[in-house]
Amino acid sequence: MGEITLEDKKAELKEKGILLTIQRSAVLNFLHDNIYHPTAEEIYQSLRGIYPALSRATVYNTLDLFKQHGLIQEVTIERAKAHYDYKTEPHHHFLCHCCGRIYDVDVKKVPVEQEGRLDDHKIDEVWLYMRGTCATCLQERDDAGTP
Amino acid sequence: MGEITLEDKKAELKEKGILLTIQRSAVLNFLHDNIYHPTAEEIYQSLRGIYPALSRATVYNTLDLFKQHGLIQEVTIERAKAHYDYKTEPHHHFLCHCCGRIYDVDVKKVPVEQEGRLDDHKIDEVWLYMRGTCATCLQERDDAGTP
DNA sequence: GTGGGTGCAAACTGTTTGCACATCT
DNA sequence: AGATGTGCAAACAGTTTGCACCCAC
Repeated sequence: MGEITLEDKKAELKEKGILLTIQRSAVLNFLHDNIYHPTAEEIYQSLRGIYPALSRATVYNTLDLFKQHGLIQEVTIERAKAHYDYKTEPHHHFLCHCCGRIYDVDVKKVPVEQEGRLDDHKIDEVWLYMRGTCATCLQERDDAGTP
Repeated sequence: MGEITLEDKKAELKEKGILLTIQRSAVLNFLHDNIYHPTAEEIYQSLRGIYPALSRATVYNTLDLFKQHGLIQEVTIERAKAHYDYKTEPHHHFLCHCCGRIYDVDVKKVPVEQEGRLDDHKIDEVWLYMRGTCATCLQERDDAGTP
């Protein structure tokens, strides 16, 4: 239902003649299972437990490959660190200053017209990034504030 | 008219007891005069011509200080590199893939409600980043395409 | 003279690259 | 065998940090 399945994505790779190696499969599975927008380093650290020989370069290569083919998207809500998102359907992102978590925001809640032209520039991508304090952190702060 | 002047910003520093050194003044003037969203390195390279003893650390310190006090804003439309924006009034940004230029986009052209709450998260900042090909690059491409 | 500001160099983080080895067909 | 993918280590870019020196109050 709208969501592109893991099998769809794997099939797409096969179709394009791209080998689905153990490492690539592991990265894609990881992103599918961990939709909290992990960084390359987090992916590497987690998978290293299962595949001790895995190298950072392979993780970076793989993420690049998937991004090139539109299987995943790179979220640059934090400067310096890239986060990776299994979900490629249009949506927005919210970063909590407090806990660092990144939340998805439904595109219907902040309808930004993704028009093709603006000021005569051709628009290919539109990214809406929000930052603040997330509901969980606000709650924790409240709990701590009422002794 | 809406625009905060250089003098306003300098007065604000003075008010807060922050010394307006030669270096700080140079950085603020540079951002005022070069509204194309320069990077720290670009600022450093340009000012080094005038102040050969200037150090990168001072440029970074100064940019941080100004950002802390809301005199400028950091634009993170490119991963890895921070751009700095003299204009702190709400507006959006467009990055041209082709020439790397960053354009301001009037907030009225893409009205994004900067509401205080969304999904129970407290929203402090809203950034809309667009990427594509700018009018100038499209024009140049057209000109080249019609021999 | 003292406290904030500056400059230098080294450290650090995230990412990229070059190259030898391994793997799949 | 040939092409493609992997792992390692070194390189790289942008930024941050520690510390000695300097200068304005």
